[in-house]
Amino acid sequence: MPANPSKIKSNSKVLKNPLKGAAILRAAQHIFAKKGFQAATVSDIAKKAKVSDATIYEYFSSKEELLFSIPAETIREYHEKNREILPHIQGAANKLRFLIHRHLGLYADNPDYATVVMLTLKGSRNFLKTDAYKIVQSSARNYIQVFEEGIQNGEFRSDIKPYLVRALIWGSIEHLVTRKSLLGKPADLLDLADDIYDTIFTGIRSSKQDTTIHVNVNLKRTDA
Amino acid sequence: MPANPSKIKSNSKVLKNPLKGAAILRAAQHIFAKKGFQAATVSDIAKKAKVSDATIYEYFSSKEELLFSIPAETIREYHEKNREILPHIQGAANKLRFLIHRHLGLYADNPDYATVVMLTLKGSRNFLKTDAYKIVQSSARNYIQVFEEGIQNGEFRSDIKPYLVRALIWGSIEHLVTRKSLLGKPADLLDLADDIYDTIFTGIRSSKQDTTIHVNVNLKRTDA
Amino acid sequence: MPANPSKIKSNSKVLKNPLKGAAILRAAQHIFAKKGFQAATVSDIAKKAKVSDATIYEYFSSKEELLFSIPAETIREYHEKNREILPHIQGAANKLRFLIHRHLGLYADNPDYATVVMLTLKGSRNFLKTDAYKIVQSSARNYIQVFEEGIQNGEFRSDIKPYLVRALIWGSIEHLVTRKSLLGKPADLLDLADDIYDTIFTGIRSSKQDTTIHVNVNLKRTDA
Amino acid sequence: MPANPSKIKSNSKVLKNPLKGAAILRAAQHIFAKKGFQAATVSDIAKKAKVSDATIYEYFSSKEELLFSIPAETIREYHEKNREILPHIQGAANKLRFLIHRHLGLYADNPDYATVVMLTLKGSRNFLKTDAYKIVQSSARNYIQVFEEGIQNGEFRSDIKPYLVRALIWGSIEHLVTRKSLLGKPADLLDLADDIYDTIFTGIRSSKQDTTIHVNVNLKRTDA
DNA sequence: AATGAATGAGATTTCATTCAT
DNA sequence: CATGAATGAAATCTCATTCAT
Repeated sequence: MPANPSKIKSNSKVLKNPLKGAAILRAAQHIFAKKGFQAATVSDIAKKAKVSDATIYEYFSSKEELLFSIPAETIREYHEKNREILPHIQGAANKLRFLIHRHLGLYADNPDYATVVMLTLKGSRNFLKTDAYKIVQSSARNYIQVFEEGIQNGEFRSDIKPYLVRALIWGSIEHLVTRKSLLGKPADLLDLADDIYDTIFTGIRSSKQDTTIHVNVNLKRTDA
Repeated sequence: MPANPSKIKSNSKVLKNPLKGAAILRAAQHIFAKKGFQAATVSDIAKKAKVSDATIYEYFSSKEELLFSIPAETIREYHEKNREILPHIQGAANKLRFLIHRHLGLYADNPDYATVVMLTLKGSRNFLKTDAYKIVQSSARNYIQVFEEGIQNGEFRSDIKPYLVRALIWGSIEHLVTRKSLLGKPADLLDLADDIYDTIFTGIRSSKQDTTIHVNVNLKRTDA
Repeated sequence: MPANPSKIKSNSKVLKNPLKGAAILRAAQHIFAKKGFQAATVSDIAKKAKVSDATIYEYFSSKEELLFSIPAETIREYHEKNREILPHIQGAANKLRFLIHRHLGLYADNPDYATVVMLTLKGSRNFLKTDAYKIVQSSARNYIQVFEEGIQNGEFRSDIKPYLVRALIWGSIEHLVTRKSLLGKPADLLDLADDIYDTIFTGIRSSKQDTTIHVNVNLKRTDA
Repeated sequence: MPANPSKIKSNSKVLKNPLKGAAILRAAQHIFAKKGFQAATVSDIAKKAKVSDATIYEYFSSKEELLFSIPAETIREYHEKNREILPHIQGAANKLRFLIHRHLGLYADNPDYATVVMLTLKGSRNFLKTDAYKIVQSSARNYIQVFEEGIQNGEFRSDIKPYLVRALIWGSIEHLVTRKSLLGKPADLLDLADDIYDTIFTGIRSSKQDTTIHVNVNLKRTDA
């Protein structure tokens, strides 16, 4: 994948040496995570990527574009994989659990990425104009679709507010990831995925199902 | 109230003209909200506050200290009022509703403040070293206390995870406020307070209020 | 004596409180010696003198005038005492010894003063326009007069070059005082006065006088 | 020769374009001589050197480093040439005359250099930490060695104090060069070299060279 | 394609100095 | 007389960015 899918003044000569482009992005992610956008210098990144400053401008038209290019690839892969797998998961509740795991896992697995996104990109107005942000939005729609599916098939209560519930999930994930970036706690982010799911699910499941399931489960257990 | 309660290298000559200090802070809040920290210049702020650039440095030792001084007063007042009122509210659920309203209201009522906090301060590592941040932490403890109260008096389920639930609330509020700052939507943030409360409450209230369903759950336990 | 006899834009309201003026000067001398002119701030001096910044400007019209006022009093006293005593000293050689002792003693006794003069004033073009500098020049003439007296009365060789010899003395004294200011060595500057005198005297005394000493030496040698 | 041999935080990227580095140094020497260190601005120097302000910082890490880099090259060449020639000069007296000529000549030939050294560098404490200053110290040792040689081979009296005599020479040279820088007099500095030498030599030469006269004198005195 | 070298463009910050009280 | 408060006026230095090679 090309290094630079960003919107803002994209380089015409996009392809070049994709490996070098990726190396620069990796270096940038690391440096931005460590120092923040302003404190990081293009030279820092160039040194880390073992290229010259000028070379960075062969691949990215500006320092900001370099920043905005960081999530592009990651987000795209993330989103595609979600799109691919979701249809194979049965039930809205299971889909929701999957989404939460994936969402939190994305950050848990890429701490530098998480730090850049939470501490730098989230505060950037220009990022909203980015292609990467469009994918973020698509991704957000997945949640809504799952909620709608759950409501329709009776897994979720009909009176839940999808946008609100998504805000709860999304917000709590970002809250926790931000804490992790800033304070280093908790040690294992991914552990929280089930807690989030459970708490949310308790709040949104429809009463009927709730009962049934539990009854079933209890019975099974009792049998065993 | 003094202009500068911040930690990092506070000016000894704090008081001077508190009104001018406050005017500078107000101007800074406005400018930072509009342009962000980096793009805002000290001159911008000085012009808006109708003082000279140098005067700003009589009140705040650096541009960053000026930034960190913005939440100090607001947060302190907010926290004190919470502390004052909370004891007079009956029941954990009512207290929680109050906290959420206050929390979201803080941002809804001060859009510039909200923007500075969400887009700039949240991403700043140095802000964590600030006195203002200490108050934020105190404030966060209020939530936990309310959850514990609710668990003890049976209003909330005993298996809820206070830190997680707080993350859901806190995270969703910040998520929504950030959206408002960046996208301008929704028109009225405060409307969401009850939605958040209701959704959360549904998820955490104790079964008694829920009767039927939870009976089953209790049975599970009894079986085991 | 008033605090400010300097040329450059002297304050009309000279007298005021001479004690405070002197305190300011003393503080300035100390601070300038410690930090140098540029690094020293008017605030530093004000703090040390226990007055406000503004008060300093009641006594001295500028930071530079304050600097130039430092030597004024000291030099004047020094010069007057020289003028007073010199006539009572017999012989040019004795007078010369006296001048050298006084000259070196001036700095040895006032290390801060020495430091300010050697490290700061000597490099200042504007100092040359100062009244204090005029006294320095007068003082320099003393040397010339002594040499002339010595030449005339046969104590010194008639082919010595007064200006050159003065340069040797003056230069060596300043060289040594500067070293003391910068490197702290030697421990006791005043010890060197006789060495300077002896060495110079050996070079400039007239042959007649020269003899005595050498007789002794020769004899000793012969004996040995 | 590289532009930057100074100690204090030397630029790693030293070489670049040595000619440009030298041009900057030349410009700096000129401007510093004309205006003094503080009054001279980096822009002044950049303009004179026909480079941008920023380019100066590519070659020198700070304005002060630029100042301290001025003597480096000059001093090094001066010292090396001395070291090279001294061994080929017969006798301590001749060597001393050579050193004095060279020493005074160094300043006489480079008026800007002289002014910078005398008015600015001599008062700078930080200059003492410089590599260039180390060479100055080496150079100072040459004098001592010459005196020791002269004492040993009988050219100079055995009771002279090398460090004192050096102070006389060094001090008088700097005194005279400083006067030249500040007052413009005398027209030709180098003329004074022989005067200094003669006067010093008269004071330090051994009596043997003086013999005859002294013998006569001795006899007279003995008679008396 | 890669880069060494050069620079344009400012912004923060510092202080000496002023002046009304 | 003393000073608290305010500010005008710069200057250093930093970097992102460009461009010729």
